Amino acid sequence: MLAHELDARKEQILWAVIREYVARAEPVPSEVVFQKYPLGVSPATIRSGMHALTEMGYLHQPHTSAGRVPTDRAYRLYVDRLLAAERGSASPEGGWRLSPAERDRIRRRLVAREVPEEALEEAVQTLASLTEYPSVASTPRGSRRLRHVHLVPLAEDRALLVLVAECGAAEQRVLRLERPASAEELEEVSRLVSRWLEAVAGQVQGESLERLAAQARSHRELLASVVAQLRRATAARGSVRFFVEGVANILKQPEFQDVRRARPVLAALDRQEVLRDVLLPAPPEVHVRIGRENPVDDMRDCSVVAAAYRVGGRAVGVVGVVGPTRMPYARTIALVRYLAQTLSETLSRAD
Amino acid sequence: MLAHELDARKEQILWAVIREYVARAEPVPSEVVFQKYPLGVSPATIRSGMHALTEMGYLHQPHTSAGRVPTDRAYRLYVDRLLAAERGSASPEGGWRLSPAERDRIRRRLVAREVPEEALEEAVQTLASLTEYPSVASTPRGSRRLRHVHLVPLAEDRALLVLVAECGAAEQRVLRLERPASAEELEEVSRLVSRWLEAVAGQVQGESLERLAAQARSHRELLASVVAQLRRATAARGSVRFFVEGVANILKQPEFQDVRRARPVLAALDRQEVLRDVLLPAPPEVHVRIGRENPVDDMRDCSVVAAAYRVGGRAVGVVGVVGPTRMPYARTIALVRYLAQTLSETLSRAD
DNA sequence: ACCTAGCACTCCACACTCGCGAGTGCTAAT
DNA sequence: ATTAGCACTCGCGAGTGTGGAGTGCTAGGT
Repeated sequence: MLAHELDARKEQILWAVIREYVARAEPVPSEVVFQKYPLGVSPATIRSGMHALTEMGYLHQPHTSAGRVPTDRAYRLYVDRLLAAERGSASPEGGWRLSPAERDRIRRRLVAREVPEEALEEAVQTLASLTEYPSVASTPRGSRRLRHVHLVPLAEDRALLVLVAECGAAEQRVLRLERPASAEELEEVSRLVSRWLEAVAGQVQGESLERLAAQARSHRELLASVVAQLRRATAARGSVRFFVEGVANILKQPEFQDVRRARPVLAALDRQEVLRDVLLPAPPEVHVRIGRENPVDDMRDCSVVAAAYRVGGRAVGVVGVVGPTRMPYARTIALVRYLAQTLSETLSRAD
Repeated sequence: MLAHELDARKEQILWAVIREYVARAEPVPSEVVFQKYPLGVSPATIRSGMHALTEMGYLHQPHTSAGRVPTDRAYRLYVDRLLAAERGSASPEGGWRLSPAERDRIRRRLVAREVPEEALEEAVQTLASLTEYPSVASTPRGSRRLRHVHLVPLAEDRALLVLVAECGAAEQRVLRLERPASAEELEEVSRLVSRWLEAVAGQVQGESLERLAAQARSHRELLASVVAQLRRATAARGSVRFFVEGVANILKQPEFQDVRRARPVLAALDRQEVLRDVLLPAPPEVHVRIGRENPVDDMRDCSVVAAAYRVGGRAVGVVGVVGPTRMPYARTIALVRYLAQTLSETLSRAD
């Protein structure tokens, strides 16, 4: 049942069936493999191999007189080989590279985006248009570090607290003031907090926050509510959001022509908490979840290809695509990986 | 062909067919109208009325032995009556009110949201869950007025320009510095710009910008790039974005069980520029676009119900839903209108 | 021992027919 | 003007038959 039980020929047949099925989206008969892939054996022999592969759980036969369809397990093996190949072994695809034109296109679309939200938006759009799959990116997970804090007067009893995180993402919180504060007062508190922020090198944490709150003399209440909001913001920054683009793309896929199949997937893509389960936590390298490997049952007919992006070397978020399990993995992996890498560069440059 | 050509009975029949069809999603036969709606006449008479309505273009008959389906024109008449009814005339539905429980639910979900983005996000989520249709909201169109500007040092050659608009929405732009600027310098320019902002009452416009740029003494280049970014930001703020939620809901509707019908709609909802055409410009009151009334052909099987929301009395954005033309208009209109109103209050309160 | 040609077998996909039921439109009676 | 009655049309689902696709097996060849 294990991978090494496959002899060379069975592997060849399996790769052929996978490639054909990815292209045709219909069960692959032995005859087609025979004609398109020079295995040097007759259809009958191919059939016997396919039979064996079926018994081993790598292929599925919808009905007696139908060709074969790869199973999740087949794709898993294939992807494992693909990834191993990049580290030296022989690859089922002989290695897959993006064309310079495509690399260039990706770079160009991302290069000018320095505000993280814009870069992410652009990234998912690019990915969606290149892969023709729904694409997703998570907002950078809080580098809890803050770069800057500023208070802006809003109304008599309200002020806006603008927070700028290390990665450049800005966030706003509204502060209710127990008693009206003058613009000067807000300005002064801003300076106070900024100085403290420098002192603690942006680390907003329990103890240092205490010290900030204690440090108050004249502006006790104001500082207290700033501290409270900082605390809340730091906690909330754990809660990532997701950018999603191109969900309608999934309806182009033949396997999702039936609305009953498509709807669970689209509904899942609408729900932030599901995206969280599906995309996070992601190992830093590109990773692939095939069919039932997904932790969410509604995604059992989908594969997710995702990769972490980094800011200043730290993996802070994820970009990826959601497509049918029948997917050109080599290309998709290359695209997602390159996009994640480019995005990392873009975001890190803003630092 | 005009509305007043419909005598009282034909109207009754038409309202009956519409109500039934909204509920059943299947062609409505005369027998059903007879049994459920006490018109005081026999099925045969109802049939003759339906026949007339069909010739007038208010009903459609899919095939000879089928019941009737309302046309866009029928819905249009119905909605016009509905809206007129609120100004006093007799209504086809006898007026439609949200239950206090629902009003309360809407209020509760919006009341605590003071940052515009959060409020809008919450608004579309609420609308999507109450209507079970895809829901959309536009970001507030630039009140071009700015409340606050601040420069934050990012790196040697970069600074972050944080803009806070009157409505409380914050925006960031990255500034490339031709030569490194100290934190103090940035601080000073921030003050300079803030003072100018107060002087012009937040109006970022051509001539006053010139004056700001001219006013530069020591920080000529820095101010120049700030002005450039302000100009760009002011222009860009004309470009609204849209929050979209619940797109998968459309697949619950029987008329969108066929992917070929559903896909154009979902694709349209994915495209910001299409949303712009469909939702903007919106008259300040709630408005309804039925089927082919939509300016986008992909939406010909949909109706859009939208209403403007206001900040400080000015209509600055739009919330609405996209559903099938077969829609409980009275309820949907009431929901959208109430939500827009509540949203307006929430956003205005932050002022 | 492995491969392959040939063939019987299975099962789907498609087309076709048929009859039923639904719902209408017409007509003649009130 | 309304209505009961009825003939008519049409869609739909069930049932049937056929062609073809693709397999699995087997016997013979290397």
